Amino acid sequence: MGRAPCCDKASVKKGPWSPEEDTKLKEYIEKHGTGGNWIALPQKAGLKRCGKSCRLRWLNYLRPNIKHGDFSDEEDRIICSLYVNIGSRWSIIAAQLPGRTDNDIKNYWNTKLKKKLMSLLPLSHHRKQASFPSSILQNPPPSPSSHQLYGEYCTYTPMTTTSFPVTTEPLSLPSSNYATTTTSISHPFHQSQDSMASAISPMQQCYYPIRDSMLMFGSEGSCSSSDGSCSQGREIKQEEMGYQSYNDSNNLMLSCYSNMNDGGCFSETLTPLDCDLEEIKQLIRFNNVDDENKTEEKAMYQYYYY
DNA sequence: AAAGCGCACAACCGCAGCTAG
DNA sequence: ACTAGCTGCGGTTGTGCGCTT
Repeated sequence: MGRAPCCDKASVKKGPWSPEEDTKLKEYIEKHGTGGNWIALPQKAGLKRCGKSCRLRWLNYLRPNIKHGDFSDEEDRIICSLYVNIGSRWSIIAAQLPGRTDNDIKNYWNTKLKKKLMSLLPLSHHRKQASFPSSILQNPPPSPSSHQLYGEYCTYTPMTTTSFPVTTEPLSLPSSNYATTTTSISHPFHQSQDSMASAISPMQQCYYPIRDSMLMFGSEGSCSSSDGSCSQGREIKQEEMGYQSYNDSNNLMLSCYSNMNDGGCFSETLTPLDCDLEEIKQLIRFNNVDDENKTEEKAMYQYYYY
Protein backbone atom coordinates (compact mmCIF):
# COMPACT_ATOMS: atom_id res chain seq x y z
CA MET A 1 0.00 0.00 0.00
CA GLY A 2 1.81 3.06 -1.19
CA ARG A 3 1.09 6.70 -0.94
CA ALA A 4 -1.57 8.25 -3.06
CA PRO A 5 -0.06 10.00 -6.06
CA CYS A 6 0.23 13.75 -5.70
CA CYS A 7 -1.75 14.28 -8.87
CA ASP A 8 -3.58 12.42 -11.57
CA LYS A 9 -0.67 11.36 -13.72
CA ALA A 10 -2.91 10.65 -16.67
CA SER A 11 -4.18 14.18 -16.96
CA VAL A 12 -1.00 16.13 -16.34
CA LYS A 13 1.53 17.10 -18.93
CA LYS A 14 5.07 15.85 -18.51
CA GLY A 15 8.36 16.66 -20.12
CA PRO A 16 9.99 19.96 -20.99
CA TRP A 17 8.18 23.18 -20.26
CA SER A 18 7.10 25.39 -23.11
CA PRO A 19 7.69 29.16 -23.02
CA GLU A 20 3.94 29.62 -22.71
CA GLU A 21 3.79 27.43 -19.62
CA ASP A 22 6.73 29.26 -18.14
CA THR A 23 5.03 32.58 -18.71
CA LYS A 24 1.78 31.38 -17.19
CA LEU A 25 3.50 30.05 -14.11
CA LYS A 26 5.72 33.04 -13.66
CA GLU A 27 2.92 35.53 -14.10
CA TYR A 28 0.68 33.66 -11.73
CA ILE A 29 3.26 33.41 -8.97
CA GLU A 30 4.37 37.00 -9.38
CA LYS A 31 0.77 38.07 -9.11
CA HIS A 32 -0.58 35.71 -6.47
CA GLY A 33 2.38 33.99 -4.92
CA THR A 34 2.35 30.25 -4.41
CA GLY A 35 -0.39 30.52 -1.84
CA GLY A 36 1.41 27.92 0.15
CA ASN A 37 -0.20 25.22 -1.89
CA TRP A 38 1.64 23.90 -4.89
CA ILE A 39 -0.87 21.14 -5.48
CA ALA A 40 -3.65 23.59 -6.18
CA LEU A 41 -1.49 26.07 -8.02
CA PRO A 42 -1.40 24.54 -11.50
CA GLN A 43 -5.17 24.46 -11.70
CA LYS A 44 -5.46 28.05 -10.58
CA ALA A 45 -2.76 29.09 -13.00
CA GLY A 46 -4.36 27.21 -15.83
CA LEU A 47 -1.56 24.74 -16.21
CA LYS A 48 -1.88 21.05 -16.92
CA ARG A 49 1.06 20.26 -14.73
CA CYS A 50 1.66 18.46 -11.48
CA GLY A 51 2.14 20.79 -8.52
CA LYS A 52 5.51 19.31 -7.83
CA SER A 53 6.54 19.95 -11.36
CA CYS A 54 5.48 23.59 -11.06
CA ARG A 55 7.38 23.99 -7.84
CA LEU A 56 10.51 22.53 -9.37
CA ARG A 57 10.22 24.66 -12.45
CA TRP A 58 9.83 27.77 -10.39
CA LEU A 59 12.61 27.01 -7.96
CA ASN A 60 15.12 25.77 -10.47
CA TYR A 61 14.45 27.98 -13.40
CA LEU A 62 11.89 30.73 -13.19
CA ARG A 63 12.40 32.42 -9.88
CA PRO A 64 14.38 35.66 -9.93
CA ASN A 65 18.16 35.85 -9.63
CA ILE A 66 18.87 32.33 -10.77
CA LYS A 67 22.40 31.84 -12.06
CA HIS A 68 23.09 29.22 -14.67
CA GLY A 69 26.31 27.68 -15.87
CA ASP A 70 29.93 28.63 -15.36
CA PHE A 71 30.76 27.83 -11.78
CA SER A 72 33.72 29.81 -10.54
CA ASP A 73 36.73 28.28 -8.83
CA GLU A 74 35.47 29.84 -5.67
CA GLU A 75 32.16 28.06 -6.05
CA ASP A 76 33.98 24.84 -6.86
CA ARG A 77 35.85 25.08 -3.62
CA ILE A 78 32.79 25.87 -1.61
CA ILE A 79 30.94 22.94 -3.10
CA CYS A 80 33.79 20.56 -2.44
CA SER A 81 34.31 21.87 1.01
CA LEU A 82 30.70 21.49 1.93
CA TYR A 83 30.41 18.13 0.25
CA VAL A 84 33.23 16.93 2.41
CA ASN A 85 31.57 18.27 5.49
CA ILE A 86 27.95 17.51 5.00
CA GLY A 87 27.76 15.16 2.07
CA SER A 88 25.20 15.39 -0.67
CA ARG A 89 22.97 17.88 1.06
CA TRP A 90 22.56 19.87 -2.10
CA SER A 91 19.94 22.19 -0.74
CA ILE A 92 22.22 23.24 2.08
CA ILE A 93 25.13 23.68 -0.27
CA ALA A 94 22.92 25.69 -2.59
CA ALA A 95 21.96 27.93 0.28
CA GLN A 96 25.60 29.01 0.49
CA LEU A 97 25.79 29.85 -3.18
CA PRO A 98 23.45 32.70 -4.00
CA GLY A 99 21.62 32.18 -7.25
CA ARG A 100 22.48 28.52 -7.49
CA THR A 101 19.92 25.80 -7.11
CA ASP A 102 20.38 22.45 -5.51
CA ASN A 103 19.59 20.76 -8.78
CA ASP A 104 22.17 22.83 -10.58
CA ILE A 105 24.84 22.04 -8.05
CA LYS A 106 23.93 18.40 -8.02
CA ASN A 107 24.18 18.20 -11.78
CA TYR A 108 27.40 20.13 -11.79
CA TRP A 109 28.88 17.86 -9.19
CA ASN A 110 27.81 14.68 -10.92
CA THR A 111 28.82 15.69 -14.40
CA LYS A 112 31.85 17.89 -13.99
CA LEU A 113 33.30 18.54 -10.60
CA LYS A 114 33.47 14.91 -9.57
CA LYS A 115 35.25 13.96 -12.77
CA LYS A 116 37.55 16.92 -12.45
CA LEU A 117 38.62 15.76 -9.04
CA MET A 118 38.88 12.15 -10.11
CA SER A 119 41.20 13.10 -12.90
CA LEU A 120 43.47 14.89 -10.48
CA LEU A 121 43.66 12.09 -8.01
CA PRO A 122 46.89 10.12 -7.92
CA LEU A 123 45.48 7.08 -6.15
CA SER A 124 48.82 5.42 -5.66
CA HIS A 125 50.05 8.45 -3.83
CA HIS A 126 47.73 8.47 -0.91
CA ARG A 127 47.25 4.77 -0.57
CA LYS A 128 50.70 4.20 0.76
CA GLN A 129 50.66 2.82 4.23
CA ALA A 130 53.89 4.50 5.11
CA SER A 131 51.88 7.60 5.80
CA PHE A 132 50.53 6.21 9.03
CA PRO A 133 52.00 6.55 12.43
CA SER A 134 53.66 3.41 13.59
CA SER A 135 51.22 3.12 16.45
CA ILE A 136 48.41 2.76 14.01
CA LEU A 137 50.22 0.24 11.91
CA GLN A 138 51.06 -1.82 14.93
CA ASN A 139 47.54 -1.64 16.29
CA PRO A 140 45.20 -1.85 13.37
CA PRO A 141 41.60 -1.04 14.14
CA PRO A 142 39.45 -4.03 14.88
CA SER A 143 36.64 -3.60 12.45
CA PRO A 144 37.08 -4.20 8.74
CA SER A 145 35.43 -0.93 7.91
CA SER A 146 37.74 1.04 10.08
CA HIS A 147 40.68 -0.76 8.72
CA GLN A 148 39.62 0.04 5.26
CA LEU A 149 39.51 3.70 6.04
CA TYR A 150 42.90 3.69 7.62
CA GLY A 151 44.43 1.68 4.88
CA GLU A 152 43.00 3.45 1.93
CA TYR A 153 42.85 7.14 2.48
CA CYS A 154 43.50 8.72 5.75
CA THR A 155 46.67 10.14 7.07
CA TYR A 156 47.48 11.80 10.30
CA THR A 157 48.75 15.29 10.47
CA PRO A 158 49.39 17.82 13.14
CA MET A 159 46.62 20.36 13.29
CA THR A 160 48.86 23.21 12.33
CA THR A 161 49.78 22.10 8.89
CA THR A 162 47.75 23.29 5.99
CA SER A 163 45.48 26.11 5.12
CA PHE A 164 42.33 26.19 3.15
CA PRO A 165 41.27 29.77 3.06
CA VAL A 166 38.07 29.37 1.19
CA THR A 167 36.03 27.14 3.39
CA THR A 168 34.60 29.57 5.81
CA GLU A 169 34.66 32.96 4.25
CA PRO A 170 31.92 32.61 1.70
CA LEU A 171 29.61 31.13 4.22
CA SER A 172 27.19 33.37 5.91
CA LEU A 173 28.39 32.51 9.30
CA PRO A 174 29.62 34.49 12.22
CA SER A 175 33.31 35.07 12.00
CA SER A 176 34.24 34.44 15.57
CA ASN A 177 33.40 32.51 18.67
CA TYR A 178 32.87 29.23 16.96
CA ALA A 179 33.24 27.10 19.99
CA THR A 180 30.12 25.23 20.83
CA THR A 181 29.19 23.22 23.79
CA THR A 182 26.43 21.23 22.26
CA THR A 183 25.66 19.95 18.86
CA SER A 184 22.59 19.03 16.96
CA ILE A 185 24.17 17.21 14.12
CA SER A 186 21.96 14.71 12.49
CA HIS A 187 23.09 11.41 11.25
CA PRO A 188 21.45 8.44 9.57
CA PHE A 189 21.68 6.62 12.82
CA HIS A 190 20.20 9.42 14.78
CA GLN A 191 16.54 9.65 14.25
CA SER A 192 15.95 12.82 16.14
CA GLN A 193 17.69 15.60 17.89
CA ASP A 194 16.61 14.20 21.20
CA SER A 195 18.11 10.84 20.56
CA MET A 196 21.15 12.61 19.28
CA ALA A 197 22.28 13.71 22.66
CA SER A 198 22.80 10.21 23.86
CA ALA A 199 23.92 8.72 20.60
CA ILE A 200 26.57 11.23 19.74
CA SER A 201 30.11 10.03 19.94
CA PRO A 202 32.58 11.53 22.37
CA MET A 203 34.51 12.99 19.53
CA GLN A 204 31.52 14.86 18.28
CA GLN A 205 30.84 16.40 21.61
CA CYS A 206 33.97 18.40 21.24
CA TYR A 207 33.67 21.09 18.61
CA TYR A 208 35.97 23.97 18.01
CA PRO A 209 36.56 26.56 15.40
CA ILE A 210 39.18 25.68 12.88
CA ARG A 211 39.14 28.33 10.29
CA ASP A 212 41.91 27.27 8.08
CA SER A 213 42.30 23.61 8.03
CA MET A 214 41.21 20.09 7.94
CA LEU A 215 38.03 18.25 7.72
CA MET A 216 35.41 17.13 10.06
CA PHE A 217 33.71 13.85 10.23
CA GLY A 218 30.22 12.72 10.81
CA SER A 219 28.22 15.85 10.69
CA GLU A 220 25.32 16.16 8.46
CA GLY A 221 22.68 18.77 8.18
CA SER A 222 19.16 18.88 7.00
CA CYS A 223 16.94 21.84 6.70
CA SER A 224 17.39 24.27 3.94
CA SER A 225 15.27 24.42 0.88
CA SER A 226 16.61 25.16 -2.53
CA ASP A 227 15.48 28.73 -2.43
CA GLY A 228 17.87 29.34 0.36
CA SER A 229 15.36 29.44 3.10
CA CYS A 230 15.34 27.31 6.14
CA SER A 231 11.70 26.73 6.59
CA GLN A 232 11.67 23.74 8.78
CA GLY A 233 13.80 21.47 10.79
CA ARG A 234 16.63 22.67 12.87
CA GLU A 235 19.17 25.35 12.38
CA ILE A 236 22.40 24.43 10.69
CA LYS A 237 25.11 24.83 13.23
CA GLN A 238 28.41 26.36 12.37
CA GLU A 239 30.28 23.17 12.82
CA GLU A 240 28.15 21.53 10.20
CA MET A 241 28.95 24.07 7.60
CA GLY A 242 32.65 24.03 7.44
CA TYR A 243 34.21 23.98 10.81
CA GLN A 244 35.94 20.99 12.04
CA SER A 245 35.97 18.70 14.94
CA TYR A 246 39.04 17.47 16.59
CA ASN A 247 40.17 16.08 19.81
CA ASP A 248 41.61 19.04 21.57
CA SER A 249 43.13 17.18 24.44
CA ASN A 250 45.30 15.23 22.12
CA ASN A 251 45.88 18.07 19.77
CA LEU A 252 45.03 15.76 16.99
CA MET A 253 43.28 16.08 13.76
CA LEU A 254 42.50 13.29 11.47
CA SER A 255 42.82 14.54 8.02
CA CYS A 256 43.67 14.18 4.46
CA TYR A 257 44.48 17.45 2.90
CA SER A 258 45.79 19.44 0.09
CA ASN A 259 45.75 22.88 -1.34
CA MET A 260 43.41 23.59 -4.17
CA ASN A 261 45.52 26.42 -5.39
CA ASP A 262 48.50 24.32 -6.14
CA GLY A 263 46.78 22.80 -9.10
CA GLY A 264 46.69 19.33 -7.74
CA CYS A 265 50.25 19.06 -6.59
CA PHE A 266 50.02 17.61 -3.14
CA SER A 267 52.62 18.15 -0.59
CA GLU A 268 52.25 16.37 2.69
CA THR A 269 54.00 16.77 5.92
CA LEU A 270 53.16 13.74 7.92
CA THR A 271 54.10 13.51 11.49
CA PRO A 272 53.43 10.55 13.69
CA LEU A 273 51.37 11.65 16.59
CA ASP A 274 51.02 10.70 20.11
CA CYS A 275 47.36 10.07 20.05
CA ASP A 276 44.63 8.21 21.75
CA LEU A 277 44.03 5.32 19.46
CA GLU A 278 40.67 4.44 20.91
CA GLU A 279 39.28 7.84 20.19
CA ILE A 280 40.57 7.78 16.70
CA LYS A 281 39.02 4.43 16.16
CA GLN A 282 35.79 5.73 17.45
CA LEU A 283 35.90 8.71 15.22
CA ILE A 284 36.69 6.72 12.16
CA ARG A 285 34.21 4.04 12.98
CA PHE A 286 31.53 6.60 13.48
CA ASN A 287 32.30 8.23 10.22
CA ASN A 288 32.68 5.02 8.37
CA VAL A 289 29.34 3.48 9.25
CA ASP A 290 27.66 6.45 7.66
CA ASP A 291 28.09 5.09 4.20
CA GLU A 292 31.13 3.18 3.23
CA ASN A 293 31.11 4.20 -0.36
CA LYS A 294 30.48 7.83 0.33
CA THR A 295 33.09 7.84 2.99
CA GLU A 296 35.69 6.70 0.54
CA GLU A 297 34.64 9.35 -1.84
CA LYS A 298 34.56 12.02 0.81
CA ALA A 299 37.95 11.04 2.07
CA MET A 300 39.24 11.42 -1.41
CA TYR A 301 37.93 14.94 -1.72
CA GLN A 302 39.14 15.81 1.71
CA TYR A 303 42.51 14.79 0.51
CA TYR A 304 42.36 17.35 -2.19
CA TYR A 305 40.70 20.25 -0.61
CA TYR A 306 42.33 20.47 2.77
C1' DA B 1 25.57 13.53 -44.72
C1' DA B 2 24.09 10.72 -41.25
C1' DA B 3 24.46 7.53 -37.60
C1' DG B 4 26.38 6.76 -33.13
C1' DC B 5 27.94 8.38 -28.94
C1' DG B 6 28.65 11.12 -24.88
C1' DC B 7 27.63 14.97 -22.18
C1' DA B 8 24.95 18.43 -19.82
C1' DC B 9 20.94 19.78 -18.08
C1' DA B 10 16.01 19.50 -17.11
C1' DA B 11 12.59 16.98 -15.15
C1' DC B 12 10.61 13.07 -12.75
C1' DC B 13 10.08 9.79 -8.95
C1' DG B 14 9.75 8.11 -4.50
C1' DC B 15 10.64 8.75 0.14
C1' DA B 16 10.85 11.13 4.63
C1' DG B 17 9.48 14.64 7.59
C1' DC B 18 6.27 17.97 9.03
C1' DT B 19 1.76 19.58 10.17
C1' DA B 20 -3.06 20.23 10.54
C1' DG B 21 -7.25 18.06 11.48
C1' DA C 1 -2.22 9.50 19.28
C1' DC C 2 -3.20 8.79 14.74
C1' DT C 3 -3.70 9.77 9.88
C1' DA C 4 -3.71 11.98 5.53
C1' DG C 5 -1.99 15.55 2.79
C1' DC C 6 1.72 18.55 1.45
C1' DT C 7 6.42 19.97 0.90
C1' DG C 8 11.15 19.38 0.25
C1' DC C 9 14.96 16.60 -0.78
C1' DG C 10 18.13 13.57 -3.15
C1' DG C 11 18.69 10.04 -6.56
C1' DT C 12 17.68 8.76 -11.09
C1' DT C 13 16.11 9.07 -15.74
C1' DG C 14 15.00 11.39 -20.06
C1' DT C 15 16.02 14.48 -23.67
C1' DG C 16 18.36 17.46 -26.66
C1' DC C 17 22.52 18.96 -28.57
C1' DG C 18 27.15 18.83 -30.16
C1' DC C 19 31.00 16.15 -31.49
C1' DT C 20 33.12 12.25 -33.75
C1' DT C 21 33.52 8.70 -37.00
